[in-house]
Parts: sequence; structure tokens; C-alpha cells
Amino acid sequence: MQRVSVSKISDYTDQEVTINGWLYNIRSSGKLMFPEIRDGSGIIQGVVVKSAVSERVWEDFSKLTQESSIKVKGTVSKHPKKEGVFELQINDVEIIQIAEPYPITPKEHGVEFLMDRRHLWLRSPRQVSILRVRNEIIQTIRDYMYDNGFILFDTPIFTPNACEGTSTLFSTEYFDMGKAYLSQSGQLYAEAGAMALGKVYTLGPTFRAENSMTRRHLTEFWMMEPEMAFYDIDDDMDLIEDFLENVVQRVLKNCRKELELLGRNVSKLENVKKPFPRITYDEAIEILIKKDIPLIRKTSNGEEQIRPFPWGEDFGAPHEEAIVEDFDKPVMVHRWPAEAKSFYMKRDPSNPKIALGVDVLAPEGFGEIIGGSQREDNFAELEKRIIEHQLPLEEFQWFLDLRRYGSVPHSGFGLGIERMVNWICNLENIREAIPFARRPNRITP
RNA sequence: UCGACAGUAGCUCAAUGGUGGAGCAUUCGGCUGUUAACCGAAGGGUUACAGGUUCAAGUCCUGUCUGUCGAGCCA
Repeated sequence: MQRVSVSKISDYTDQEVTINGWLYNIRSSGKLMFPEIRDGSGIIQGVVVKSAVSERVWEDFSKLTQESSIKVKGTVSKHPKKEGVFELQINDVEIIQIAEPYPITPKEHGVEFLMDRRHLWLRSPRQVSILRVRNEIIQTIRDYMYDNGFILFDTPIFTPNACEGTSTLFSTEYFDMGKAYLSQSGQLYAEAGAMALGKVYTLGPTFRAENSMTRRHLTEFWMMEPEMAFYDIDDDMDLIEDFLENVVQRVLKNCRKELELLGRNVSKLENVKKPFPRITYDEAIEILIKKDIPLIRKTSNGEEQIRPFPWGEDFGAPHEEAIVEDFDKPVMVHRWPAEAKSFYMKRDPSNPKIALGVDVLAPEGFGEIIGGSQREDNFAELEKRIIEHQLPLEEFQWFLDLRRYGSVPHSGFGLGIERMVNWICNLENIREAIPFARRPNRITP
């Protein structure tokens, strides 16, 4: 007896097989039953004919509830009405467990209800599809990096200081050494890796204690950060472009079914091919001015609209949207006002007010998916920046060492895995892009 | 943290300030090709919580809690 997975069922036409799985749904029609069985790889409709099975089998199926675990035996046949669809003519069943009444019915539910039962919600076809796409994205990243000579370089999660000195971090007691913080980025350590191995990447969880309650934020999320020695900002953008094209095209190739189930308009993804638009911050501002999008600044008695958009300010959601809407590919915005960016970014040699950073904005309004830059490689400049940003100089001595001993131009970027999933799957909220989302108001299940 | 909106049966939602309903789920019955199957019946309620206005509050007012969306922060 062959034990087969539903995804491989078409290879077994007219053969008797066993499928191990769960009852997804069942319809009965007097002397006929149509149980739908899912096994993680797919869902298949079974057919139980009362006159063709033993009384015991018929009664067993009458008892089954949604999500009961079973082993079913039957013959694979073509669906009489649907082309290319297979079903299982069932002749035997072994009940592993009859499930208690299952809370998630095949009807509509609200988000809170589903998130409270996330451990069960994961079984639904939509969630299974998203997680398969997530798997494909991560596998593609690993393959791409490996094939292009990058070395996986795991960075620590406990860190003694605020890496970039900006966002709020989670803290915990670290023995008698005071406070430790959960890493918000592996970048600084990856820079050490790049000086040792040339091209490295880190892929792991990162943590932000910001109280961000939006459709694009998690408190715990996965980030992929490559770091390359002897790469300038333009090399960095070349890599981003090639990398993103590679990931999107492979997901399209290997996850068609999943994307279709999710209702994803795949033609928009098919379009994601090199070259991507590259615009400078200055050019982006021109777009904002042309479209008359003001800077909105909060004041004591409300908001104030400033136009034309002043040079030096960072972009908010409406600005990103306006910049992206004319393009059908990810847009790379580069060469930012230094004041709006992190301390470690290298200044443009031709204009010290400019930092050699790049943000990649996904199309269709999904927002920033990548932030990258060329790093400051000059010892004196970097030390000055650390002091200016009032960061603890002692904690950064090792980081400065990278500029003391054989400093070279180097660059890298950070890609938010969940934001990538969010975009490729066309999700409404990022909480569906990770098995167990952590947000400011949720830590369970 | 700020702003907008919401909270009614297990779930998704109705209900002019005047006797709280429906579909699904559950239980029982029917149906030999069903597709969120269908048909019939039954059970199921402290209307988030605390106050207030009113002859009368699910409905109006105040506060609290919870959630969703948006802003800021960012990947």
C-alpha cells in the first residue's frame, strides 16, 4: 500500500493509495459522502459510496468532525466533472482522533478571533499558501547568496548597546553585566564579517520595541543583511536589483498555485525585472513638488502643511506613495540628506550633506522593503559621527577597529523578510506573513 | 504615544429611544455527484464594563477596557 501526499496524487491514477491527514470539510447526500482531506501538501476530495463500503466505514465517516485526524485508503480517480482534478474513491478509513468541535469554520471570521487561534488558523489553505511562499523566498535568498559567493554569518541577538542608536530596544538583565538589548540589526557585526570573509550575509530575527500599530510593522521580524567589502553604493544597488529580480522570478516559477489561491495579480510581479528605476533624493523631491505633496508637521494645535516639500526632510507614507505610483517596479531612492540618516553611512565625497544611502520602495504601495548604504570607512569621520550622535564611544571601539586595520569601502543592505512576503503575497496585514506574529498588543499564542 | 471607527448568540452581522433577530456552527431528521452543498426542526443572550439622561437605553451622554485602521518610527 502506497502512502502518498496529496500534491503527488496525479502520479497514482487508478492505483490504491493511503493518505494520512485531517478532515477539512465533509458534505453528505444520503447515501454518498464527500469528505475533503488535507495533508499539508494539498486538499483532495474523497468519495464514500454507502453501497460500496462496509457499514463500519460508513459509520466512521458519519462520526467525523472537522479537523479529525484520519488515514484513508482508496483508489485515485479523475474527477467526473473537473478537468485535471483528482479524487479518492474511499474504501477504508482509520480514525486517529475525532476532533472536538473546531472553532474555525469554513465561514468568515474576524482578525482578532483568528489571531487568538493562530495555531489553528495556520491550517487554512490561505495561510498554508503564504507560508509556502515565505519558505520559497527564504530558500531563494539562501541559494542566491550561496551561489554568489556570500558566506552565512550569524550575528548575536544579545547586544550591549543600541546598534544604530535610534529606535527603542527590548532590554533584559544579563547576569551581573547590567542590561543587554535584543538586536535590532546584525549590520555592525556583519561589517566585521565582511572584513574577514569578503561577502557575508546574516539572516535572523530582529527586535524593535516601537509601539507601531500598522499593517507593516512587527516587534519581532526576520531580516536578511548582506555586507560586502569593496562595494560602493552603486555596486550595492546593482546587487539589490539582481537579487530582487531573482527572488521574485523564482517565487513566480515555483509558487504559481499559491499566488493564484491568494488572488495575487501575478502580471505585476512578472514585471519585476532589471533595470529598476534609480532616483536620487533630489529627484524624488522634484516629484513631490510637481505633485504638490506637502510636508506635514505636527504642531501644538494640530498639523501644519509645508510646501514646497523642503530639502532635508525624511519621507512619510504619502510621499513614498506619490513617488512609487508612477512606476511598476521597485524604486531605489538614493543619496539622502545625511541628517535624516544613520551615523554609519558614508557621506558623498562631492557633497558632505549627502549620505550614500538607498531605500527600496516596493510597488503597489507596499512601502519600504530594503534600506541600505555605503558605510563610513574613514576612522576619523566615523569617530566624529559616533560622538555627534552621543553614542557610547567605548562600546564602538571594536567597530572603529574595522577602520583602523585595513579599512576598505564597503556596503550592504537590510531586507525585511515579512515585508517581502507582504508584497509578493499582496497581504493586507504583515501579521499573516509570519507563523506567529509579535506586535505591541500580542505575544500569544 | 496621537487620531478616527468599532464592541449584540460559539462565529459573521441586523435591530426609528418602545417585546433583541438572521445566516453559519452545534444536536436531531431528510436527500446517490456534493463544492463555504441543500431542505426541515431544536437548543443557544448580564447587548465589553461602570455610571448618567429618560416613563422607557443595544440605541443618547461620560469614563474605563479591548480591538481595527491611520499617523509617527522603521525593515
